[in-house]
Amino acid sequence: MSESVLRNLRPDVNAAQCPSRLILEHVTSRWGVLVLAALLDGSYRFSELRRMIGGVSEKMLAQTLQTLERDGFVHRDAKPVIPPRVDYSLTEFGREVAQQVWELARWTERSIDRVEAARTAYDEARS
Amino acid sequence: MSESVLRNLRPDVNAAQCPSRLILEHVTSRWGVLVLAALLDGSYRFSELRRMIGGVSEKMLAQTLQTLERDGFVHRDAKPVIPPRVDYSLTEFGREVAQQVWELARWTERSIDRVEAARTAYDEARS
DNA sequence: CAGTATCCGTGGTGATACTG
DNA sequence: CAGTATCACCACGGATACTG
Repeated sequence: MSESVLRNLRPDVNAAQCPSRLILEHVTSRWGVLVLAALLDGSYRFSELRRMIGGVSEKMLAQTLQTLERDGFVHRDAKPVIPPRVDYSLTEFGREVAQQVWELARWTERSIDRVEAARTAYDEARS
Repeated sequence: MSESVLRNLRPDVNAAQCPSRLILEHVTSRWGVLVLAALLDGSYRFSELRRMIGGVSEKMLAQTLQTLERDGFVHRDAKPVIPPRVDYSLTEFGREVAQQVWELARWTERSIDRVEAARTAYDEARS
């Protein structure tokens, strides 16, 4: 690991000096992971995403989508029809992160048992 | 993407039913990423980590290390000497996540320019 | 339908002080 | 040195109501 990268990830410095940390927070955020994962499947409407993910408030879904769109990961296609129809999809760029995040998510999935065993051992060691 | 995994990642259900989401939050947490990254280099003492990472409060470093230790990612070696000496390192298991997280961090590093360009475009489009 | 606006509670976070 | 304990803050997230 290079020193410089760790330094660049340091959250103590302000946002302008720590851009990668911010991006990381966006894509690994509570709902960011789920939105990216969902969009790996294809294009979805706002309400579809809301149903797919489940548990997201409208506010947080909108906020998450906006952040990801602004970072260039998500493409927003608003059709000028009534009632409004908006489709979200991954940009090519976004697909790269989504896959990475997805790999990480799958790794954790596979590791649940090992982690839980570790936790049990840890907890028992101090009781 | 399988539906089941997305469901398993859903944060609306409680912790017991959504274990992978919790693990993900631990390793991608604000300081978790940095601790894992730092430990990819080798073994370090508490104060060394504190200096390396920079900006962490003692409390948060301790808390992060404990969480990662409990999950089985970090090994804590407390030597019974005075003054106390504690060394932290990655477990083999922890090295796996650390590398994944590290890859993601490096990806964001490489993508800073693209993201910032996207942001500029986004911001200009609505002003 | 696809959001925005607003209010409000909670817990994550940090500063400080203290201990073995 | 390597933490723990305590307190205080405020930003994040959720619920609700409203709009184009």
